[in-house]
Amino acid sequence: MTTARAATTRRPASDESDTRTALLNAAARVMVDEGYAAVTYRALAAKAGVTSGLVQYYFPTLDDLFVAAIRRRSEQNVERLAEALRTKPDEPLRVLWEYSRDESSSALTTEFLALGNHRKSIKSEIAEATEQVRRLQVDALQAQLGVPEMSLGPLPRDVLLFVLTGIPKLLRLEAGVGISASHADVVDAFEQYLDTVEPA
Amino acid sequence: MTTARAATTRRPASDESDTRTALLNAAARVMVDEGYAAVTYRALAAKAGVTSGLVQYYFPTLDDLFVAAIRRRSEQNVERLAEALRTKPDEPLRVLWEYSRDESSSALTTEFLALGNHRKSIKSEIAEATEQVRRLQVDALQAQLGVPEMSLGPLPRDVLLFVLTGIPKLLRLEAGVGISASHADVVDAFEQYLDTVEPA
DNA sequence: GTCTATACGGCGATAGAC
DNA sequence: GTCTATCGCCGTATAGAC
Repeated sequence: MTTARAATTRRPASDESDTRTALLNAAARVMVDEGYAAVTYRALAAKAGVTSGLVQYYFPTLDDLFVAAIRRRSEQNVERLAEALRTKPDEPLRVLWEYSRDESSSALTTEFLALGNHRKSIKSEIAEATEQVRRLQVDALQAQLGVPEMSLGPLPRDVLLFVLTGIPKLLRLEAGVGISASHADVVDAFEQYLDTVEPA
Repeated sequence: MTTARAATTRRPASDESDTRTALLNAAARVMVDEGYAAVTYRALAAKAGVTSGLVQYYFPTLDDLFVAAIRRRSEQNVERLAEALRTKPDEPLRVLWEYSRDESSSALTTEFLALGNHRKSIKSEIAEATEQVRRLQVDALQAQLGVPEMSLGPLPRDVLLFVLTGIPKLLRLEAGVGISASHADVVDAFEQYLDTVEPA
């Protein structure tokens, strides 16, 4: 994990260091497997085969590491959503529903939310990431000019968006603590609704 | 915080010790203010004016403390919901909505959820508490025999229950990281729906 | 049953050596 | 850019006073 390179291929910034990327990967894996509390300098160093001092060189505090992890994940999510919307421009509701089901399936999001609850830098990083995704989603719905108000009952568009992307998050939160009652019914009901409003 | 008492008023079990109660109160306050990671034996001992060893006497591990805190809070919540349902037996949907808005307003729930994500004893305690509340809620809706299927659009009753109690949780999760976009619209839409289906 | 004292290894963070 | 040493916290186990 040395950085010695020929001058022509030298990486410009520490943002692209292989060590740094490996550490962020290790952090994500530890968070999913054991929770954010298990993310320690020593644990990441062991997983990446470096010393804990080096981890601290890249991420002076653990908050710095968490913020970097959130930012990287957010960039990946935005790209994935934008790609899905590009692929199926005629059924944005279904794309939003499925994106939320999928994005939600990762335990990472819950860990980040928990982290953000009392740590200012992480809180604002999450807020920014969420708003970026929501802007994409709102734009996608506004592009569907044919339907000024989509209904699950008569709901304003932003409320429908909130429900359609939020319900999967709830399902995951509950599933995370071992609750599954009504989940299949909820998924069925919403997918039936999507079949009605966006028949493929 | 001594336990010397006349024999006639002596508390039967450590569950009702004043020290224990004070420690659970301190733990709840610390969790809301600084997050569960700030709950330490030493911090609780300082807040309650005892030694950290005594905190460990009542709660041998921190998980024991968290489980006790969840159980106590769950008992309070169940009682509050049952009372509200008793008071307004003719509008269970509105009671559920308002209970969820309120229960959700506390940051405690989020902390517990985060804690449960990777700790088995806490996970099952949350699952049990959630299921207890949901049983109460399902019973309340089934008692409303007049409306076999309530609609926000045509949704099965358990799906409506899930949405109506889940949306407030989402609102709180987002508010916790500083996001408020669409929130007022969401609340308005659901309260309009309640006015329609349960006119007071 | 209630409470105190002490000891252990692991932690985040800092300062500074190479 | 990489790594070590050190500091004051932490959870928790244990032994024993009252």
